[in-house]
Amino acid sequence: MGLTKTDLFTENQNEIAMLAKAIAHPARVAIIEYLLKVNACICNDIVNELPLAQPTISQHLKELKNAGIIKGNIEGNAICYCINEPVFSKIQGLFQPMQLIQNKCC
Amino acid sequence: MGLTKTDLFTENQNEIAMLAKAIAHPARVAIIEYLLKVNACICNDIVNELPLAQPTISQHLKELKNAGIIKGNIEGNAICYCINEPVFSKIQGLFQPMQLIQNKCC
DNA sequence: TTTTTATATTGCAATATTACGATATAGAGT
DNA sequence: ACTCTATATCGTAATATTGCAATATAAAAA
Repeated sequence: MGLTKTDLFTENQNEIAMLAKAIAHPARVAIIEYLLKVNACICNDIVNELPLAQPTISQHLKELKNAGIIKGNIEGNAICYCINEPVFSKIQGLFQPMQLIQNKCC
Repeated sequence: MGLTKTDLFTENQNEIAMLAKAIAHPARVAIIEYLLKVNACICNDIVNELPLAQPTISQHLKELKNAGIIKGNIEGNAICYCINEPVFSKIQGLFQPMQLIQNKCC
């Protein structure tokens, strides 16, 4: 198979999984960290920043964009990527509602 | 290929990606939520709780255990799974250090 | 000791992800 | 128009993930 049965889970569970998946690669973590650090929209400095080929980075950027974590604006012949604040905030608070009261064993 | 080049990234970036990957499936999100809800170690109630076959759930539990998010204690012929508090807390705070000061564009 | 219950492992098919060379596209500069 | 720069897409190979039937294991119950 290899096909996740999304219809068997709640919308919330699928959303958490989807956002986590977008972050589940060190290159994408690096891209997010870089965009946060430079605090501005960065075009293809990312290609020079990361030790991966340009098509690979373009692919990772696409996945982050699909997840809504970043957004990109066309700026001349370059593209200006930056963090999409609302979604990033949502990620930061993703596990806050989950509270472990107390473990009865282990 | 299909092989993530972990050696090209920092230990921290790889750890974030690894933890995110463990959460990047709705069934595993559901397992975590269930373990938090019942607030106790639950054995194979999870198999009855989730609409997936027993081997599939066993596999997901293994991945969560490998990531350190849950732990399991043998209790008779059953196994008692529960949230591994320190790692779960780490996940909750994973993105807190990342701060978006201000977007200069977009 | 046989059976039942709980869980793990194996093996396999379907699908997804990762990475990148080659190539396409499109605006900017000349 | 031509070239350069920035980015996306295509195609493809290698590998990983998902899901489950079949089977193994091991303690509990009968």
